[in-house]
Amino acid sequence: MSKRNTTIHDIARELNITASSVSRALSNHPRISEATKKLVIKTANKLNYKPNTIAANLRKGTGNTIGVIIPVINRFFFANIIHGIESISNKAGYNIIICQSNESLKKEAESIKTLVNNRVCGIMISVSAETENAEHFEATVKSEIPIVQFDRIIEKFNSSKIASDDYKGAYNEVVHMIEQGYKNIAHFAGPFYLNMYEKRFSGYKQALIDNNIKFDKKLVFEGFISREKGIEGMNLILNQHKKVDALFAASDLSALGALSVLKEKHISIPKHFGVAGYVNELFAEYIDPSLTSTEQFGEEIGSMAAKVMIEEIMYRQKTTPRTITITPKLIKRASSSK
Amino acid sequence: MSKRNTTIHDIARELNITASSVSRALSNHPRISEATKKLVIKTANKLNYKPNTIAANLRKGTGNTIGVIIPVINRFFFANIIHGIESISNKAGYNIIICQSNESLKKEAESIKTLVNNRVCGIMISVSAETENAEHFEATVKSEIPIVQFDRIIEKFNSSKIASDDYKGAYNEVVHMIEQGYKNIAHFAGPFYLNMYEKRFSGYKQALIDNNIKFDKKLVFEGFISREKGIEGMNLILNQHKKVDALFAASDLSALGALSVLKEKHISIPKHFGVAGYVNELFAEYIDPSLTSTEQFGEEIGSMAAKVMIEEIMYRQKTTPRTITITPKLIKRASSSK
DNA sequence: CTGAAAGCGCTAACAA
DNA sequence: TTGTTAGCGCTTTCAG
Repeated sequence: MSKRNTTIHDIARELNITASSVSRALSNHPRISEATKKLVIKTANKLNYKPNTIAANLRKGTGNTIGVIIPVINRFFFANIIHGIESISNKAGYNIIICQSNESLKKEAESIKTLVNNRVCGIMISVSAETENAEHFEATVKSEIPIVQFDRIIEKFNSSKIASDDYKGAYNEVVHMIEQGYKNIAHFAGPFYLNMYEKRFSGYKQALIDNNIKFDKKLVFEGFISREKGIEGMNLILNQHKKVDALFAASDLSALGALSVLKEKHISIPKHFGVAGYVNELFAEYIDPSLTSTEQFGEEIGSMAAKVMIEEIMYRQKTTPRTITITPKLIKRASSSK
Repeated sequence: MSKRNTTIHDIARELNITASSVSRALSNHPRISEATKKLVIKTANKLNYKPNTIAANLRKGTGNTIGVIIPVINRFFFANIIHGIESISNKAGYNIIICQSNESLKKEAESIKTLVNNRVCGIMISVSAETENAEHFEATVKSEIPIVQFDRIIEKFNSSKIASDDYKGAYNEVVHMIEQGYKNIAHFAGPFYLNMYEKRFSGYKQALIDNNIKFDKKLVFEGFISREKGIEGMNLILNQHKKVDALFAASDLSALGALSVLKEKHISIPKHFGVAGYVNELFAEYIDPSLTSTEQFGEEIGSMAAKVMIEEIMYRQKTTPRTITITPKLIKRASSSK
């Protein structure tokens, strides 16, 4: 077995023609005779020729791979986004390189650097929880590599942005609960340094205000997104805020924790206490009672972001950053439907 | 803004030295003076130089990216595997390109081709449901690109293989049920053309035999892995096989369907009927009753596969294909624990 | 329609 | 320690 892949020159030599002719034949150039084209293709197969895409790209000054940076891949929401990104990119002829930041700013910055050095033709990013500004994006700006942000976004950085409308999603969910007759709705919020939790909170608050329900700061529990925190929070509510008759949790997991407490204490759901989560994790549909939640359409966020990315790659100069919000959908289930 | 990235030559020109000196300075070559090294690095920063990794790789005849092909990314098990692969690869300095076959042999073959053309230094693959042989792997063989198979494997193809031990996992789960006192255990199997379902079935069968329980072919339902099929199958069992007192499902989803039927008919679980699934989906822990299942350690499969891949890349000639099985773990929960 | 020649950005002998 | 030269595999002017 030869150590070396067969090249265009090998084919040329075999046929006593030049590399340029072979190149033309292989890339369906108009200025080439059918005869030699046939011949070239035949011997290419014979010699088991595999075009070297990256050499071609180097020469052409183009590329066919998109870099994607996400906090972590094995969370259902992100996996869905990647699925959307890959599907669209693949259809358009792009490969995707995936990097995980693991919620570390340092790793995120390193990933940007290696992607730039590998001359990806665009970078799609959902920033880590540690990331507060976009200084480390500068490398791409100077290299003129277009960036698209999705889901977790640095607002101040000027780029296209694709995200779920957390404000509206939360707003609708809380309105739904009010319509079901709940009067005192508590909120398990995420950490407010993550934009999306701030927005879900705002939606919650505004829904109350718009329906003449007094907003009570004491009923907002920041940083309650894990199952354990949900249990803790629900106990707090039952002990210290007896009037509360419903919960809007910014995460399905904390809603799940709350549900378990309510069931344990034999408080009937949804009759005496309503619960709703957010994100629509797989289990929301399967637990008992099934959990009202909000579907964010991760796959659609991914495919939309990829479409924008590809456009920016193709028409870089003429393109101006866009902000697209994907409207989430309220999924009404047993936990909140009287 | 310049259309062109700054290169080694730009730095050289600026400093009135040659490109090779710059190259040496940048790559910490021993034969270069500290003075010029400092100077080079300084002006590199000044000119905002970004090394072109792929040009370097082309020249060196090496690469730093690994191709990964999976059926689909937004399934928890696969997402976990990818997570493991990315973590290990990244640590070792490799990027990963991800392709989804979407269970299509055609797309799988195309992906292999583009990965080969992009001169990845190795390919990791979990084959599509349509894939029955490894003819389309040939391209890589001839190009001497090492392959590692994981999870869904073509046995006949000679390569390293990393997978979960489905036989043992199923065996242990069924033994557990027998120990709990169940005597007539039915089995919802997956389609047998997928190797892993065949193995889970074998494990089930052998566990019965080893415990002097007569194996009854009629209690095996092939292709029952969806939730709907689980409901259908459970109804069949209750109507036609009254003696059956337990179910080993090869998928958590069909187990879930079965559970819902049992609950609806007020058959007490686990007292009068035991249920166990497989895969340990996220919801298994959260539903009521919680579902006994088997954890496959996707992340570990991924990281192990990546380690093997990287070794094969580094010591290609001297390496001989390995087969590694990751031992799954029985997770006993309420649905089967009397 | 085909060939000759140059070069994408980098590295690595070989010389000096 | 630095420079010269060649070339990784490909495309693309410019001639012919």
